[in-house]
Amino acid sequence: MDDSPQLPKLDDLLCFNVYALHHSLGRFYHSAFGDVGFTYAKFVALLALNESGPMSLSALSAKTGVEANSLSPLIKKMASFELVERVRDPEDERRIQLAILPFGRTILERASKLVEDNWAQMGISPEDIAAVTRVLAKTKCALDTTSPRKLTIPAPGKPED
Amino acid sequence: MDDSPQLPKLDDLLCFNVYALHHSLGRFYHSAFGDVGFTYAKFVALLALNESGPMSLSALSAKTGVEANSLSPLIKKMASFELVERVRDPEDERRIQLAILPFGRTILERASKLVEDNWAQMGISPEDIAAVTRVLAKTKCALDTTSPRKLTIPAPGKPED
DNA sequence: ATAGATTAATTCGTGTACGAATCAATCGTA
DNA sequence: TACGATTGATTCGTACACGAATTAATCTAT
Repeated sequence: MDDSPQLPKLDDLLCFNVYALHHSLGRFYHSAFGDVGFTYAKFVALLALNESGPMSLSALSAKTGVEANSLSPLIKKMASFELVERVRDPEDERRIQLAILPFGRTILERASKLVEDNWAQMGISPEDIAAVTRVLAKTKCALDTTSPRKLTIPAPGKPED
Repeated sequence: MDDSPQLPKLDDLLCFNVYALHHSLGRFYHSAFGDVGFTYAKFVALLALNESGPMSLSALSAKTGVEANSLSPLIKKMASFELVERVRDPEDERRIQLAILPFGRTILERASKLVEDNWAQMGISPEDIAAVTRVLAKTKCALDTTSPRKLTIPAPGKPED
């Protein structure tokens, strides 16, 4: 009898390829940035702040796709390194306003240059990158607006529901 | 004067789109699997073991792209749930042999069905998925065979090197 | 036969990620 | 004016990820 014919091949799964590439990117950027305590997550936060100007922590969360409770400690650490400035909004004291600092911009520019140089050698065409980026963004939107069905499992030894 | 014209736009970066999609996938699969203590990482491990048959932990690491030191505690936990079996290879006692167990195959089949059903509603065409998957795999290979240049930073207040 | 090199897995420490809960501030309604 | 609802940020606990170090087993060269 067939060996679970309906199960997909790992390498054919979009999710798995994103998952595996994300890990490779993590290792790659840790290798590039790790010696100076910099990370890709910090890079993304700086890029977003530099691109769009000062914004609240929740606006940065929306722009980067990272939950606010992950950004809060990350931004605190970045502030302690003088990469960014974080101040309470006097008009609404619930809100933290964030802005990139000159040192942060220096680090961002150096990191961006390094990333650009490294990627120039990868041999991935701009057309491929643009096409893939579009599908990834579309997929993310679809995911973010869908509530998945939940996995249920039978307890070992019990009849399945 | 221009505002850092050479810096890329966040949304145009392949890396950022992979990063952001990976997080959305994490939330999506946690929502689908989290109530029963299952995760996407476990799903990937089961899929790999089911697809390729019994293998060593380092072979599973190579197949999934996850470092062995992450797999070791993960597989131990999966073994404690009777999803997989882990035994020392009598021919080489450095090596752990892994195999999926019947309960693991049950969970895998249910999870795969659920994932397939959920994804059917995403509206991403099989052609798009195939094309994107190819570029992501190619990018991963390029990354894994490249040593990046390292970021260096000037200390605050010191002249740049 | 032995010792050094290499391999496979494990543990430790650290980083990022998120669901849930909590707290303070603001808003809207009665 | 007061109270409940909502919002924004923070903390906590847990999961996964990886570099480095460690341990045990195997291999290779002398």
